[in-house]
Amino acid sequence: MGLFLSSYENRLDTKGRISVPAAFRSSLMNENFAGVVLYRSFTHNCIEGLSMSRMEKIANATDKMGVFDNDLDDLSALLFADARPLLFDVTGRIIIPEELLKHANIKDSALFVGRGNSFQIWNPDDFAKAQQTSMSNLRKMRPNLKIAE
Amino acid sequence: MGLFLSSYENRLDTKGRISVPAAFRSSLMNENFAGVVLYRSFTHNCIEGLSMSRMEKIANATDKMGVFDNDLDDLSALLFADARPLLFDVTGRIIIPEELLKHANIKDSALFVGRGNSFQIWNPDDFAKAQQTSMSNLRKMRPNLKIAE
DNA sequence: TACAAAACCATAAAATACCATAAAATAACT
DNA sequence: AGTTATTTTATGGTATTTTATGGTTTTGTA
Repeated sequence: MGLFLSSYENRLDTKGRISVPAAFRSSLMNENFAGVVLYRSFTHNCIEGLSMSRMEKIANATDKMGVFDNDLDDLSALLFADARPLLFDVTGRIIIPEELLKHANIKDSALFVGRGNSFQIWNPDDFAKAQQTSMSNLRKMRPNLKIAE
Repeated sequence: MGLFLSSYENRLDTKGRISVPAAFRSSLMNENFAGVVLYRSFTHNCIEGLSMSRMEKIANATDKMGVFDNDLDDLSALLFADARPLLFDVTGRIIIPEELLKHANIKDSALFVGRGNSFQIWNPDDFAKAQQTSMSNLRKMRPNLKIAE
């Protein structure tokens, strides 16, 4: 599965359509579903994005744990109810639902931000601010980030 | 098997008919059975919904666990006794039986809520409340809960 | 015949497919 | 390397299809 790397800013047209960056599309394409799954981030004012196949993995994982795990039950209640499957049109565009745009404060332009196995969609200005905050937090905390095996 | 994602609010007409969202229908359709299986949720005031093929999988699973697992036996007894198979009409509508509507407190409008491999049908107002509860549960109990991996 | 259930028909709104073009990126060729 | 040709990508506008919903007719049946 290809990674989501780098950032791309694209514009919304009058009908709300926006091109998903070509570099991301190739990681999202799938024999069953040519599109993307979006949901409102639980922690930031942005939109989370991932592939359908990753969503299926999550569904099957929750299936196994299932009825006996209340936390998981709450989480999947939120996640699956909010997750929107969005198909690409022929040129690779999607229409981001109104609610998600509102949550991320996106109007005429959006920033697709790579996050490895997933990505986020931000209001470009908001992202710049959030980046600054993260950076200064990191400096303060003298991080000793480890890369897991 | 397609996942049930996102939420769709539809209205009941004067004859009690309601459209199953098209996005859900495609996951429910099956060469043997063009419809859905509904039963009253054991844990919430809502209706549980799934495909016939998933119902068959549950039947096979209980078969294997079988005779020595009393809890499972009770559970599946309830499930199969309560489950109602409902065929779509030509436009994809069903009529939800009175008892199920009553259990979910549904009157003129119902919310179809994706749950991954299954879905639920809620009174829209009740669902909003339940969502808030889930969210505050999660924030309190598991601030670090991970979605995947 | 009366009644309920199912099949059938109609339509406005929403979603999606289709077509076209300019800008950007990549490849090909001096 | 620099210039030109080709492809890909982002973006814009229009046409077609699908969907949700309402109503009417037919069928089965009590």
